[in-house]
Amino acid sequence: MKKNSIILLKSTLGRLPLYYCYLEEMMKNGEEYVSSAVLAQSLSINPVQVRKDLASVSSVPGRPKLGFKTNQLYNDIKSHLGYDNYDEAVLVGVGSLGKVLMKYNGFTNYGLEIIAGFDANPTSKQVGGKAVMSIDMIESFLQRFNIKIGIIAVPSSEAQKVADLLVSNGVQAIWNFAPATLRLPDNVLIKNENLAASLAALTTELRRRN
Amino acid sequence: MKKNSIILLKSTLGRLPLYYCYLEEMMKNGEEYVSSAVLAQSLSINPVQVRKDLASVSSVPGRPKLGFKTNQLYNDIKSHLGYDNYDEAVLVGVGSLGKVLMKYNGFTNYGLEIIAGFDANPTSKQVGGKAVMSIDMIESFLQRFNIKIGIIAVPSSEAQKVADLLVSNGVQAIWNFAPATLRLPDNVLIKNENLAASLAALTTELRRRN
DNA sequence: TAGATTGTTAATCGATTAACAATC
DNA sequence: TAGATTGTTAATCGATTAACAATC
Repeated sequence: MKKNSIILLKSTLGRLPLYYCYLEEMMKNGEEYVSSAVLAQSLSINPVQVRKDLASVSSVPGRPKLGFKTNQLYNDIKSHLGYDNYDEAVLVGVGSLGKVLMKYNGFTNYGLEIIAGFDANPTSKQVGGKAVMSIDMIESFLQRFNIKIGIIAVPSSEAQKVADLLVSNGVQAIWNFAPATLRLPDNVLIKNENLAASLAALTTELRRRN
Repeated sequence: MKKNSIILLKSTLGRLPLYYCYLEEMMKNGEEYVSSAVLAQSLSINPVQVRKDLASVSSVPGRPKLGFKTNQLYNDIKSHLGYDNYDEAVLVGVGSLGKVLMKYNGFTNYGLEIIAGFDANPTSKQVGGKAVMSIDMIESFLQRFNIKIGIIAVPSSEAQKVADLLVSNGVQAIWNFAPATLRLPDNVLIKNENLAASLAALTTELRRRN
């Protein structure tokens, strides 16, 4: 409640999802209180930094000797990250990766839902309980439901075309799994998910250590 | 050749894969030279930063008026990131996500290969041309092939058990797709791939803008 | 009360950006 | 040569860490 509208540091914003995810587990384990020290230790973050981060998001200050109420803190972070409002996304490219994403049920806790899939040649009418439609239907769908988020899981060769189609129908943020650099207007947000690069970063770090 | 052993800034190391990926495309398009300005523009990075990054990795300095030779620069980055040496990984949990990863052929350019999959109940002998074996075989396999990298794509409830199994057989780095916080010795590297959090970060940024 | 834990102010550190000289 | 581009040095900025006071 208190300082919900304060602008957070970018770095803090990047760490909040880590706390959120960890707190979720603690709640499952029935832990009523959590201290900054425990979070710091578990997530390998400097304790002072954790305290600063928590101080900037918690509506109720932490209590010396006890720490923070787990579910209180969880909800504070949730609201700061906007996970308590729902956002709807569409997915294009219902291949094997697309299907995994449509079936994935972890999005709910993050205020997200993939509401439909589109494909040039739909092989099934439904995946994960959500409709799969022909790509021909996407324009009217995006406009009718005012969709702002698109997920691209098509082959690289199709990615730019799909991106253009999404953007010209009002999509403002794109999560791209195709290993292609998309050219988009500056006002469109893009996040490239390069799985190979992601794994490679881990091995680079491993080598650096050895 | 020149300064291959110089230690790079962490921030530079984080940007190299972006350059690498973009240069790969430029090579496909037959672009012989690339300037720092083009890279900066395309990737939305400050031009001075790009020049600094490139200066710290390029074996041959960029030429005023021309820029860098695309394939020369590509190879320099490749060697700095260690993508020219192969690393082998195993994957545990050959479900729908696991299969996608085993079939994914983008790892090659990043010096990586998933050499086998393991599952408690293998439903196929082979996926993406790689053997799928029973989890019972993993201990001897890891030791025999001296595997350092493990990928976890099992349900959350199994993730810790699998992680322990990997680590106790010599694995030093884990790429974890299960939404669980794993407890591991400090010397083991872990990268959590939380797809929901990843997409949520995009929407958080989108909201911040609006 | 004593001790643990929070929260804040100041110091340090690293990364980014600006200005400019060097080069083809 | 003139102009474009690189590469470096210095200034700014932001984030992390250290020190410490406040609180239950």
